[in-house]
Amino acid sequence: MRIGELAERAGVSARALRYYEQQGLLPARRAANGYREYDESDLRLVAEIRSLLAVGFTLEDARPFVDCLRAGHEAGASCPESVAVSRRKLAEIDAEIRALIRRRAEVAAQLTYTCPGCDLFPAEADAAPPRADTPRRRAATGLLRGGAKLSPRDDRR
Amino acid sequence: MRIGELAERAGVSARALRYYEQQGLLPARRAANGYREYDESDLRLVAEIRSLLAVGFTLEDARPFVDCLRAGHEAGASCPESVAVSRRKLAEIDAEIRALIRRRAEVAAQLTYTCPGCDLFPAEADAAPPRADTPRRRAATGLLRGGAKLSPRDDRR
DNA sequence: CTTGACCTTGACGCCGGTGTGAAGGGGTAA
DNA sequence: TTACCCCTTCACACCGGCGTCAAGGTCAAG
Repeated sequence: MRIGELAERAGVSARALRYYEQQGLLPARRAANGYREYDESDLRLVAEIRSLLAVGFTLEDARPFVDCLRAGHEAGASCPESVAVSRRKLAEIDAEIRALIRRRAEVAAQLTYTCPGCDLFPAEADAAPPRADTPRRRAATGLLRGGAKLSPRDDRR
Repeated sequence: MRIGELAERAGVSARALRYYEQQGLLPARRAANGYREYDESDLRLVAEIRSLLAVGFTLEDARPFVDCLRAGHEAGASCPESVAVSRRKLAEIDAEIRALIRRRAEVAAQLTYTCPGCDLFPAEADAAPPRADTPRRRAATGLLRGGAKLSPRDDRR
């Protein structure tokens, strides 16, 4: 199939596909007239890329997964390089979450300090019921237990 | 004082100060030779900007705080516009945290699925002691209680 | 006078993942 | 042939907060 069809079936723009090729993630065969030619396996590759992008991976992060698939593995994540990237991303995400939690606390503190009467939680009624230790909350709570260590380095600055 | 001194005292680059001025956040008087002239109150403004940037505010977000200070208020956060921005940022931060938690779960799930024996928490030993309900963890737990509602809209895409 | 530290404005670079447009060739149906 | 859609490559635009040159003006010390 040509780029337009792949783009539509994969739900991405043709521009994006050309960009993936330019980054070496999605090499395309060429027809005699210069048109790119793709097959079903390419659709799979694009799906892999998109799902990784959706969880915050960069294209560079996605590279080992794509290579893994092209090497014949069933899952893009089943190669050691992919696992390494996943672990690194996990640590990055943890660091981001901890940074955001700190920031949230700072903003909230400043808000309550300079505006003591302010209703800090205008959406309280819409939020989840106040029952404690719901699975979702457990997930958030447990988050800080593992993953990246609580290093003293700060982000942004 | 001139821009170099303010930059050093505030711990920012002169380039940053010119940028703030260009954005209308830090108007400067001019000496006869065209040099920018600042005083102590400007140092305060820069400090306000930096502390807001440090918690994830944009310069646009910082504007009402700076205006508030220039209007003579003691705290940049004590004006209604500032409070509105703070609340909005709080909601944004909550949304980002929830998105990151979802992503973390997805990455972790995919990792355990394709690599069941993988040690998911290589840094467990370095992390905080496993004693439950430490203040820090409490803060993280309480995070999802208030703030932005659990709206169905997703980020990214 | 020269040197050198400081100042000015203007403008391009960066990062990532595209969107968008230009300018043109290919292939097919009416 | 015309019309029309799909394809090609090239290249600028975007977002935010600056970094970093370029080319030059200002001012005090030696």
